[in-house]
Amino acid sequence: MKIDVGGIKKGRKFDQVLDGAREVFMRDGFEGASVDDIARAAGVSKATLYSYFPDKRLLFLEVAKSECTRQATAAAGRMEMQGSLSEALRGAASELVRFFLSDFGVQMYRMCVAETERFPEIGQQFYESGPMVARRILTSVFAEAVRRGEARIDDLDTASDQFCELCKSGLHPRLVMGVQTSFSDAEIDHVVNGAVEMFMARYGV
Amino acid sequence: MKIDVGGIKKGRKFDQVLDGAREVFMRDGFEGASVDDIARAAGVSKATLYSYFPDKRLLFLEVAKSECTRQATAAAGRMEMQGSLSEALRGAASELVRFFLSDFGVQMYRMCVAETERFPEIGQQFYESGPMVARRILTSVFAEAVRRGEARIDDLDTASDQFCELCKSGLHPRLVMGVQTSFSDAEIDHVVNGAVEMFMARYGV
DNA sequence: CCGAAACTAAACTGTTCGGTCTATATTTGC
DNA sequence: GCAAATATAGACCGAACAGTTTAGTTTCGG
Repeated sequence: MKIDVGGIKKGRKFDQVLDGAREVFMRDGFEGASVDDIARAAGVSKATLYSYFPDKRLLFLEVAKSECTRQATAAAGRMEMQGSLSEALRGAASELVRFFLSDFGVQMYRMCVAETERFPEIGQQFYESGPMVARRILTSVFAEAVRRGEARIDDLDTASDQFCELCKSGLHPRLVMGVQTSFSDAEIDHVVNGAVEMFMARYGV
Repeated sequence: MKIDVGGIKKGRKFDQVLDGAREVFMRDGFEGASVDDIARAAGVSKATLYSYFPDKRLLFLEVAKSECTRQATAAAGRMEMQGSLSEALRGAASELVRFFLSDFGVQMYRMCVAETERFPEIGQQFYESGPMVARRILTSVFAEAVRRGEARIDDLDTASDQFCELCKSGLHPRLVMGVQTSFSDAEIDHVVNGAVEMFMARYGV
């Protein structure tokens, strides 16, 4: 039995299990995914799966955690923080909107919203590795802008919550409610522009 | 067999069934609710229930529809549309925030988000009888304000989407992700103020 | 090349649940 | 007061599914 760097027991098929689980959970959600399906998708027997994870819930939590941090750090890396405030805002808004409308973003959101009641850790973990990461990045951008005299912001946390929410406006609700399923670049730009203009009108100097 | 005004077949226990279904669906969600539970809560036999509704899905849809329109018209009735723009906005924001954070609002939202993929009508119906109603009310308020020269708004729909989203900022995500489960009046007022100020900064004259 | 650890397929258990059916009882209209 | 409509309890069916067990096979370090 090998021990990986993180101290978690691993056999040869550990990553296969995680990959298969991700595929099926992301496709079918938590309740919709059957353990047999996951084992099949992973190319692994059910017994092997259960040798790694004590139950379905924990497996799901592991998938959600690894995937969220992966996505969050990738998105964070794409954000540029140099340039004027409004340029930085444009970039951030564009990144945020596209994330909210991405397959991953909406699927994960769906699962968290659905399962948080019966399974509170999942929502809290998502919040921590998603919205909270965005908030930290945005507040630091805002703080810098304030320092340079480009903006006047009394409450940085509120400002970044507002900015995130503005990046959802219209499109995200329509997507999660199944009213609209695909979005043109023009629609996305419209939301991005709206968010930046509104933010600058309120907090810009 | 009586025929009610809407043309739907009714027996004596129709309303009981709907009430029981509402109670259980709102408590346990769609997947979580069992038909046996609903029949028990309704004080009705399963056979009777199935004589009114062909399956669980349709029963759920009926409950969602009736309840959404009930709530939407109630909330709409509480909104005052006279007074200055910022007064009207305050009232609307307060109503919206409280709805987003209400038991009904969050439970319904959860169910719709969770079930929209496997069951698209539910999300579309919720959107139509919830967000869409709010949008119609807000656009008419905004149009009036523009007419009176209190605001300059090029795109009324976008503006009302933005306003709705601002009313969720911070609190709603934290609630649906289980990070925070109750909110003080101060927190609510803070969001209401933030939304109104931001909106006025962007669109006020 | 041996033996322990890892893995496998598949049967099995126990439970939950949506939906049907039957045989009986109550209500209602006429 | 009688027949048709409506309701009842609860047994029943079949499917799905989480998780376990078993009995045998593969892999690999030493």
